[in-house]
Amino acid sequence: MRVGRGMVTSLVSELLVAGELRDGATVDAPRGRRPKMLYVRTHDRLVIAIDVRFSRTFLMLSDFSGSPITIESFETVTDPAELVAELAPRIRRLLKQHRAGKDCEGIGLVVPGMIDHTTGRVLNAPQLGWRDVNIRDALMSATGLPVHIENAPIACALAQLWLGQRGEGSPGDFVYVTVGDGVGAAIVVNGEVIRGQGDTAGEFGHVPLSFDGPRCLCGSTGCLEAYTSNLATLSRYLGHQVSSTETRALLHESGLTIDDVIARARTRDPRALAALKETGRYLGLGIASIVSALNPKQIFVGGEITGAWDLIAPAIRDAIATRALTEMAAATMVIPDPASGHPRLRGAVTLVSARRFAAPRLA
Amino acid sequence: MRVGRGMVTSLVSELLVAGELRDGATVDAPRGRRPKMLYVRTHDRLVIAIDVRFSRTFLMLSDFSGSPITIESFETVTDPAELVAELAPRIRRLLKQHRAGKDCEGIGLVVPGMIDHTTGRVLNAPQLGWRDVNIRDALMSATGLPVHIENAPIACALAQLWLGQRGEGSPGDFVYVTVGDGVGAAIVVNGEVIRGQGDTAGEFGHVPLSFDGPRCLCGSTGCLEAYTSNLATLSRYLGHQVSSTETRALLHESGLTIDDVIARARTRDPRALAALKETGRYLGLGIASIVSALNPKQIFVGGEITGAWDLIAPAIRDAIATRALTEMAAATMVIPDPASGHPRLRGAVTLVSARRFAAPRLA
DNA sequence: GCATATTGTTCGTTGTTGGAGCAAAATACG
DNA sequence: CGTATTTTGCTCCAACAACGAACAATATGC
Repeated sequence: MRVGRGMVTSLVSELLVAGELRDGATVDAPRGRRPKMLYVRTHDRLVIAIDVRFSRTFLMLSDFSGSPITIESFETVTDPAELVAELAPRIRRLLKQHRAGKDCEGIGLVVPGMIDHTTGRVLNAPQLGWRDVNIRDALMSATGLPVHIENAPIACALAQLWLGQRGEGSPGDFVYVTVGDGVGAAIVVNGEVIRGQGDTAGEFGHVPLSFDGPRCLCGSTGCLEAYTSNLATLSRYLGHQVSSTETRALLHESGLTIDDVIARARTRDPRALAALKETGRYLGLGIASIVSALNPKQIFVGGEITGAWDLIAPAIRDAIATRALTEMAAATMVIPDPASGHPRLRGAVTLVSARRFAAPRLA
Repeated sequence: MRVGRGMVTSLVSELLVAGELRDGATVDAPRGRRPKMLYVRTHDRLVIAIDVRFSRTFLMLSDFSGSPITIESFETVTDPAELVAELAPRIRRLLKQHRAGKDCEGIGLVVPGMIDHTTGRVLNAPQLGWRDVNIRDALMSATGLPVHIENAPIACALAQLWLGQRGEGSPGDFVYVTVGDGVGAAIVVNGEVIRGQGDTAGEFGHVPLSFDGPRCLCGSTGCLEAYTSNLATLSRYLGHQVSSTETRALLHESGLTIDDVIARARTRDPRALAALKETGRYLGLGIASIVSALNPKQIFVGGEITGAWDLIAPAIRDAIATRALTEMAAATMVIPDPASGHPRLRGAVTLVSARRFAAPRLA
């Protein structure tokens, strides 16, 4: 970290006094004095993580390190005021049950849409039908806790940045693509999230694969999202014309989920497999666009679709290979981030926890 | 600059001793002691700027500020060794004619293709048919001068960054799109060019507008470049199927240029006007993708097409508006950078001059 | 001529950091 | 079993950079 050992001493003691670090046990060493471990104080600092999605809303009580304590979910209420009314008592109950002297440091709220980073307002969340909605302040006054709001891809990217595996190369030059009911991305360069002038950077989901293609929820046509969202895959499986707007309500009522399609593909349902592979191909084309535009070191993909990674990875790689401009670009690492690790909820935790460690401009 | 006046004194005197700054005349002030102007030493420091393009290669002798002394051009020789053999004597002659005690600080070489920033090799330049060509070292040993090589969009972006107008808001959050025989882009965030893991970031020219569209020089299909390059506009005007590969040689021999098409559009040639407007529409769609992906503060467009800006601007704005996700995104400033200012040659100068001022990691 | 205003420089003070030196705590080896 | 060696963790001091007060220079206004 470009500081000498002497400097480390004073910095660490400062953090120990501030309570951010804790002394740990001494550890064996092959020779010499045994080193004393240091730990970030995590176990007695609670965080509430909330992930609002198209169909369901997930609620996690977690410690500072992102380790879950409890997870629960309920059907999403799209009206912002009603959603807050549903969330607030659940949060109070969770904290009452698990507090035990521990302190809750805040709420991380993840939303499928663009967020004005300075005011916390939701600019546009097509899946929820929100435009210029200030749910952050509503939840803040309803719970009395600080609330940090972010869109899903950025939250997942922050989770990778702060809680992802360490050590392998430069951490901080990647794109995180979320494939869910919508498709979004977060761009990280030099360890910093690129937000753009109006906080709408990373919307690769609405870059066209084909400008005269199928209509998208955003109102435009041929968006990557219209080809690769879970809704698109589902309607493709059902043999409908690929059009998110029309089949949306139908799917919601039928109760068929992307996980069902993946399960059926694994039991050799040829239509399910074909639908997934086609999604893989389009996703690969979208990723190829990201590679051409930004040439990141690695690309993470999050969402239920990662459960079918072995089935769709060849289609993705093929599509990237057809459009890559150099061999190095074609070899860009594409890494699935399994849904079992709850990346969006971990991202929500990061919104609260990383803010304590990051330089102000990164928070 | 976050330093007190005292500090400025010592920094300035350091630069005066180093010869980077010169004292200027005192200037009138409404009250108080008259301030003494400082100038960057530019007039007696020469730079050779070279712009290699598909059809012609341009050569400019300039001072450190990018002001041209002489400009000449010759037909591009695509063989790298022959090109160096053509360039070296021209450079020697220019320096002999205009030296007069002045010092040449180096050569800036702009190439239409991707550059490995560490080795200076040309990774891939489809227009010239180059793959993994090291023209930098060849020109260095042929002239004995330091040579700095860069692809056209990045060079133009650096020219905007270092020589563009100052004062209006944060300088350093924009995308520069070059529309020439090819289409490329450079991304600048926080005053820094994003190069990507393999130095191929910014290749928006090869992001598809329609993945099953016309074939592109890069080998893929439906690239933005295949719709909006000068070659594409020309073949559209000639009524050919839009396919850069086929019409390329034909156009080269016919001698018809994009400037001719613009001139004809101004004399009310309806086919010329229609071809340009269609290019404008596709360019708008491409810019909309950049806005969705990166949401920059402003987008510069360089190339001959800027000569028809009044004719195509409405088509561009319309296309952006149809795909923008927020009003702020739709209102993104799109600014033409007129070819009369020789942005590519100014960019080549910047490759040499900015290196003397920038922090090492930015150079 | 004096008050005021503004630029440009000097210099003392302050706060940060690198590194030498040292104590602590372990192993290796004769 | 004692001494040398190695490694961690801490203290302290010198070097350095930067802030800002004070001052000199040079103008205008009354």
